[in-house]
Amino acid sequence: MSSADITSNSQTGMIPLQATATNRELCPHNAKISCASCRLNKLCLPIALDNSEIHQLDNIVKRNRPYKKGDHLYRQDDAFESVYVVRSGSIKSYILSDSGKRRVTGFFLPGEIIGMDGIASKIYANSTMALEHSSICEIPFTQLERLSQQLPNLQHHFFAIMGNEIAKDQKIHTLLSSYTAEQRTASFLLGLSTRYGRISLSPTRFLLPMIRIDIGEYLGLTVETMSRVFTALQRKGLIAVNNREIELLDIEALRGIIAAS
Amino acid sequence: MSSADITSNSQTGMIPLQATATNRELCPHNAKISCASCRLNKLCLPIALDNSEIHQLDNIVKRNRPYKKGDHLYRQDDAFESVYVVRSGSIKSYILSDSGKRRVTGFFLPGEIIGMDGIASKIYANSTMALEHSSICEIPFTQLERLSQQLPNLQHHFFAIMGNEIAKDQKIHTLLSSYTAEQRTASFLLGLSTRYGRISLSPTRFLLPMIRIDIGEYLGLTVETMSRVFTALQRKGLIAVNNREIELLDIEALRGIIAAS
DNA sequence: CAGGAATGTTGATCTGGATTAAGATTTGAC
DNA sequence: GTCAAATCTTAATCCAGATCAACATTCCTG
Repeated sequence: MSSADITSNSQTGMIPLQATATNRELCPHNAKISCASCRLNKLCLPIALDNSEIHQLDNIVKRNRPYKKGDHLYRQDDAFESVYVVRSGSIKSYILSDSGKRRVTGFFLPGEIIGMDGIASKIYANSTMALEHSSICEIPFTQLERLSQQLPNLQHHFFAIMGNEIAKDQKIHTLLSSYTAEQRTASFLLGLSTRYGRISLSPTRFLLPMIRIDIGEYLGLTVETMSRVFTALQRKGLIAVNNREIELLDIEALRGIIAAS
Repeated sequence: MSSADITSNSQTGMIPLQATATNRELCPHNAKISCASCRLNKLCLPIALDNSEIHQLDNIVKRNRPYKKGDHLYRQDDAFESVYVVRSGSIKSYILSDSGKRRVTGFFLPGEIIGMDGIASKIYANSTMALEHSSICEIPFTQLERLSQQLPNLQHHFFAIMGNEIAKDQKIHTLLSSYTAEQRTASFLLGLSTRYGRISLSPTRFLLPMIRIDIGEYLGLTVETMSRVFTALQRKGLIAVNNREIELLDIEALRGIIAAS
């Protein structure tokens, strides 16, 4: 690689992603921001609320200082206190099984809610860790329940959020129980694409916030297989990969891979 | 097999299960029963409610006539109206993917709640079918929400039920993404054991309400593999299998299989 | 209760992805 | 800027479970 294109990929000719909008730019790590003025309020809990209701929600939201990469929001078996919403950055959740195996159970992007697995048992079933510098809103659950009792819209919306999580988990169940490595990966990338699109980032060009090992642990595949699949999809011209940079070149073909046989 | 032991398994010497308490006996298909007098009211929604609250819940519960084996409660893509609680019998839920693959997403025993996957999108993501003659309570969701608004205990409990579903689905995610066929099967059997125990049936001796194909589609395995694993576990003396009859002979060893490496 | 369909079992073979191994590249700390 | 650790890639081999095939058993239905 010559010094002239030191930041671009000479094989794919990809322009470095730094030049485009990023997660960071969209959501500055500004702890002072209120729900009413948050850019995510069309995605997050406020979506169903009117102004006075948003104000009440605002009063129970704790805006802690940003988490650094590798920081934990909470750990498996901690007492359940709060659910969390990603304001900027990204989070992974993972479980350590009895046998010591580590499995990633989810990735969370801005606007997405973390910690609902602890609601029933009052103990978190997962650990959750920041994948990069991230701002998080904390919502003490007891207060959220109390407020839901007063605001039918909030209760309704929170039921919907939990229902959505259940439907999503069932889709993953299907994915893991019968899809090939390539199909799982295509599905994972298309899922990220949709989620980035929702927060007004490019749905075809994004930076993976997680390492290959994490993706593998999420999809039930080894790192080596992840690497091979990325290479294969690139060779077929469906994606361009440069390290953590991903470009989806042929979304229809990716959908076709998932639908196959 | 001689005519003398026509109903027992000459290899395992198992006494036929018909002689023990069954699902049917526990929960007669009596449509007249109220939540207050239902044997499941320590498991189901009433658990958190006082007498007057149970009465209000009772008023919104529809007790349809029993479903015959193979009947659908609802089908994938139907408009979401209600959640359902199994009173007696058993239900499976399944998804048909774009590619035509059928995957079982869950099994539901008495006291368990069905249909929460439709809450967010207002469309059921699964089809649900009775595995045997089953009685089901239907709870129109709009009315359940309205009542939850009035009864904090009910709201709290329903949040807990949904949280439990989320935690359970994540466990399955872990199971499917890294466990062997034998580990998945052991985990499945121990899970059933716990659930039968909860409804006061034997946790070590029960009748599988589903066929091998269904178990395989749930665990991401083929029928042939299911059959081989059952045979292997039987040979090791951990279980006794006679068609749909299962006896868990060594629960600790089954736990050990799951924990291994 | 007879006969066909559905379900379950067992064996032989094949294969996708794991495992093992060895480098290459990137990242982060000093 | 340098160096060690972390991450990623590629290749060779292996194996758990899929697939293919044949048959046994159980369940329905008339």
